[in-house]
Amino acid sequence: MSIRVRYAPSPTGLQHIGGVRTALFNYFFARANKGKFILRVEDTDRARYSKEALDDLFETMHWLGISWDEGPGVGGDYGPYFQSQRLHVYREHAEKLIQRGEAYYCFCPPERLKRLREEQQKKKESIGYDRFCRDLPQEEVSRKIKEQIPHVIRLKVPLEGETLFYDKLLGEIKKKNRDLPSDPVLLKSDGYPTYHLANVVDDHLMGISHILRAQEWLPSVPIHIHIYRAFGWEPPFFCHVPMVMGKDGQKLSKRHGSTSIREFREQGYLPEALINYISLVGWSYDDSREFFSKEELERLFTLDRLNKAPGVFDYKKLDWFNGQYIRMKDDEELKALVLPYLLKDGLLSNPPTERELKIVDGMIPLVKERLKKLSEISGMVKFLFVEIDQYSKEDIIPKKMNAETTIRVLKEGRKLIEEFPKHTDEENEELIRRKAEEMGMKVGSFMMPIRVAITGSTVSPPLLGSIRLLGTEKAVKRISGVIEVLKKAV
RNA sequence: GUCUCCUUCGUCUAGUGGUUAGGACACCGGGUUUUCAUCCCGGCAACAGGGGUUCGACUCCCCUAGGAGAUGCCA
Repeated sequence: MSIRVRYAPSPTGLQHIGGVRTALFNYFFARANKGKFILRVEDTDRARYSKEALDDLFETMHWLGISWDEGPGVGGDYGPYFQSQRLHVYREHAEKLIQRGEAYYCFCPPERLKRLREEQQKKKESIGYDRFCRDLPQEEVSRKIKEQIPHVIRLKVPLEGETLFYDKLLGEIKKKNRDLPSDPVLLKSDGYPTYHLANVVDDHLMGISHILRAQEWLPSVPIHIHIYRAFGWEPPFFCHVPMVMGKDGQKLSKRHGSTSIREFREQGYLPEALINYISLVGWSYDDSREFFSKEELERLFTLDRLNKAPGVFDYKKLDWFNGQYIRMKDDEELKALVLPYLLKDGLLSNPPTERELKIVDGMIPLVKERLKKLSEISGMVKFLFVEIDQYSKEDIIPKKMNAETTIRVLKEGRKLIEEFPKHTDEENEELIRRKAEEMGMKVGSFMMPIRVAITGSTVSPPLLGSIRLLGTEKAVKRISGVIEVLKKAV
């Protein structure tokens, strides 16, 4: 049997972790089984529709490198792949269900439904449609339609019996029909289908073999089963993957932190890190391996390695993965990745000058193993491009050192730095070591005031390399500046 | 409230009747180092509880508890 799966997002918000993981699982499942991966846009909610969300969908998929075999842009034999372009299909199918006695017209206005719900709430009854229009006389229905009274089409859900279906991950799931949402809407009054109708009709017409999606959809499966049955269709295989949660165990949402792929991208996460990490929430390969390229996942992904339990999204582990992937980049690649951030933060001219690019070349090896996210770059190397606007006195004078000795250290350091160009880095380091020893200090303590003078911070990339990139002249000037400040303070 | 699903270290997970319950992140120590980071070494830490089944249960069954999701003319 040929495998056809789909990712069917609704363009109502930015692509987020949960959705993309579903997309990834579908994509990997298709690739690993030589099947087809289809992208279908479920744009049937015209109130929440957003063009930005649609653009974001394509951008995100492109950035992650997930391509689809059928769908927007690439076409396919089962199009169109935007549900908004298939309205006639849904209407025809909805009407067919009415003819078969499996669905009915409902003329209840939204106000009535609202009132109904409020009453049910007050009386603590279970909430749901009271099937008011389910058995309207045929003449009344025809009359109301002729009068063009707004209406929807509802599914006639059996009142008795139970619905059973099989989930590849969860096994057999049973539900009493009386516990089902009562007679859900299939076709809205604006002529658009609801998710229930559209998804069933399209999955069938598009030959979808497996529905792979998050467990939040589980409760609506019995409804779908009834729709398939009403049409006389065979349902596809279901596989409901566990959801992605926030630290508090609730469904991951904005209040947990960044959730949209766009945000992660802007913060400087690498697509390979994101893909690798997301894939491991709810899925594993074995007891130890955890580094996977997208290409490897396209080969190795299997449904039977899915976990049933929901997984908490761990931002820290993502950071760790990202750091690992940054370190795997060669200098040229990392340079290209980091340049946009330097530009955006105004550290470079646009376009960058020859001199600036040389500094960037030189600093890449200095920052590579310090970066967790690309966006951290500017804070790390700012001192190479702009003057330091303010020194904190506590930083300049190390603990257990007074202003006088600090000035002495800075003067000795300045002397050595003036001679830097004459020696190699190794020789310079040796000279510094000797000088520190001579003054009875540890190398680290000796270098600290100099580090602060040069970089403006006690935390910085390696000093000698930094000084080389900054240039002796500027370095000496900064040290002299700090010495003056200290003298005044004494 | 009702229905459905879920339950191994703080987190992601391995484990499919017999293991000192393994790995990774985080955390805590230690080492390397020029600060930070990287890197290396070590440590902490789990089978939700109760009943069965069995010679033997993390593994199978039942119950309880806890968590989550769904209960829309949103998907």
